[in-house]
Amino acid sequence: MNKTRITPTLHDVAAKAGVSTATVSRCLNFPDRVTERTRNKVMAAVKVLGYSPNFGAKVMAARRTNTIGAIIPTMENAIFARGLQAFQEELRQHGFTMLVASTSYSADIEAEQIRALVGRGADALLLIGHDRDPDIYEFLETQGVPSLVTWAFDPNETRPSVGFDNRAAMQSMATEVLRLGHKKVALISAMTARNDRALERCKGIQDAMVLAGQPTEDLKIIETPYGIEEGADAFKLLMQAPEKPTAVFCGNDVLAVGALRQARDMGIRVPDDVSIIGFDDIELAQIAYPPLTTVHVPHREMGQRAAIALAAMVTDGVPLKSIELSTHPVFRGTLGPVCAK
Amino acid sequence: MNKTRITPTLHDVAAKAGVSTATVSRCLNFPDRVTERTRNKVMAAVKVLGYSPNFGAKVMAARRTNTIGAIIPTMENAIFARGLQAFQEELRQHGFTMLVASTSYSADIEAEQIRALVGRGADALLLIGHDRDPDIYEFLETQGVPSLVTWAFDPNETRPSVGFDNRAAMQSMATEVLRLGHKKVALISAMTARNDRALERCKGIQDAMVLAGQPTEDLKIIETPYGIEEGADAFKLLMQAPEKPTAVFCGNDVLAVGALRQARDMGIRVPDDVSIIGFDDIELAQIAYPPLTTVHVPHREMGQRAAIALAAMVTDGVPLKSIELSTHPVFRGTLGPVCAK
DNA sequence: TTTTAAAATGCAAGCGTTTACATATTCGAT
DNA sequence: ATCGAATATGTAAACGCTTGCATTTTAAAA
Repeated sequence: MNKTRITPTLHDVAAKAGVSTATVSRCLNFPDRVTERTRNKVMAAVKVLGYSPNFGAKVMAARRTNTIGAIIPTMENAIFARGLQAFQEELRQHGFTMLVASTSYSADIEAEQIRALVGRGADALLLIGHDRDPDIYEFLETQGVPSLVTWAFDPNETRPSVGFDNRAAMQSMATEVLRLGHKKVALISAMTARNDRALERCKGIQDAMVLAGQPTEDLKIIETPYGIEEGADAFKLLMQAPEKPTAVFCGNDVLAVGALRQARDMGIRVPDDVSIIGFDDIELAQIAYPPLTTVHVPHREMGQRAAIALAAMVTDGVPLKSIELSTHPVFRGTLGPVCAK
Repeated sequence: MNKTRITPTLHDVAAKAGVSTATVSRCLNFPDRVTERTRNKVMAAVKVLGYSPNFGAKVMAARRTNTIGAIIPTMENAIFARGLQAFQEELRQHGFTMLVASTSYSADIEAEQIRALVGRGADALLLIGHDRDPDIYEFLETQGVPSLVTWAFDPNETRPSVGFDNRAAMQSMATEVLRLGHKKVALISAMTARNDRALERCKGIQDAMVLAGQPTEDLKIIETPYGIEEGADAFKLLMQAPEKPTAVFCGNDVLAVGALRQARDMGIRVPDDVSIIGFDDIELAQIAYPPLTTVHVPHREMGQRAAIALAAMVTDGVPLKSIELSTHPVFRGTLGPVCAK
């Protein structure tokens, strides 16, 4: 019997150690269910043979992959990076591996990626935002794959999420801005189709306006895809209009930073001529000049909490519960009072 | 026979369609090896049952995971994000999924992550930089997992890489800087232990100095971990010394941007009092104020080429070949001539 | 010692695919 | 119609592991 096998299997280890495959398996997975003597023998064999378990076989037999998928709009910009990094680190502590896929902000690609990750046996999924085709949720349901939404917390949603209330967060910032006397305000928003986060942020501003007794029609909105350049272009458009705003909200820091650059290029002083407000408080915000006034989001905590919840769910069946995280406006250099020209 | 199975299997589909499992399998994997009639029947059954193949079983039977692992120092900052995004997008085109793991710049964690990814059945690995414990390469070898190094291209290395020559890239930038008359130069470097990229960049500056007839001892070096704050701190140290440099190189843009912020905080004018030079040309570089002079690296192309090479290797056994990408200095606002105080 | 419960180990049945190989079907040429 | 080659389909054996259950060993109690 000339075994020309390349990589050793459980069998080989078992044979070498003079025990059964079951024992080797237990020894590897539940070391304390095995005598020390046996364990030593087995471990020695494992070492000698250079054995390492076959993932596929393991998955199939255990019906678990210990993999959790995360589907984000993009890795390219910093917005999700920090939260994701924390998510991964925490997951790792619990013995899980993270699988990331990105959608480039396309609902279709997202659906595809979700299927792909489920197909790869992800034990659970981390999703950004609530708003997606019901079919997707149904699919997840029938496949028995639990999912957790993050980057959003909506009191009205039943589905579990670990995140923050985008609307309330933006409202509290907007309230401060309006208090400074800004009447002509604009918003450079991310695309709101299938993006509840963007939509909620927009509503938050309107909420604040209503509260301040200002007609919401005064809010001029430009929707644009994600990116620094896009933010710059939108800002240009805004400032070329006859009625220039005195404060420009941006759906996120990346857009804001683009707007800021454009202001510089156009010779518009910030915050003297116009205030610019971001959202997220990513590193960019502090580096920008002037440093960006923005809404701070606890990205790392969010990632970490999501990981803990998901791990508990998969490992011990602990049902997913929603967790609301708090945000707060941080005032830096780009926000100022309205100044009479 | 009351099948209370949650998810349908190949068997169920086969039964429903009235064919064998083999046919279903072929139908799914090689649609053209099956009659149209049969295919329709099968596809219908697949649809009705909501079948989706079991990853583990597939892996085990096919001995391939179609997964390629990428191990990077960190996701948190933008340096690797762009390249990784491109890597993933390209991989996807070829039917592969990317698995990311991050090491927090720790060699130990890297080793662990490599083992973890191999354990999960990664068909190949993407690694950053050449410099790591030979044991790791040996491990990869015995496991038969091909690996490709990126973010570096070293003419002296035999292992395949898709990247750029860090040393030459930095040298060409340094040459320009020296030409501007800078004599007192400093470098805020990333930690060079097990980081050939950092080390090579450092050497590149020294090369330029030698060529310019300047003693390399004139280069004052501070090594610091990765981060904006770290860059700021290092810069502070440098500028508090009796002999202040007139030009400060930074191992990467993140450090540079930290230095830049610190300069602003200290009231040091850039580039009038001191020039600051980055490396990578990430988005941050354009947003910084003044915009950062830095070395442009074709991150997206790098990720893309790496993906293509790896996919070809795994799919068709095309041996990995090294590819050198070119970089170039980009001059923006933070570099100026030495100015007599 | 003997008895008994608990702990350790072994046995063997899956887990859901893929893929040689065997068998059946189709179709064009005779 | 008949035959053969080509094409389509079916059969069944892996693939390497986990785990419920049966069996053996160990250790504590009597």
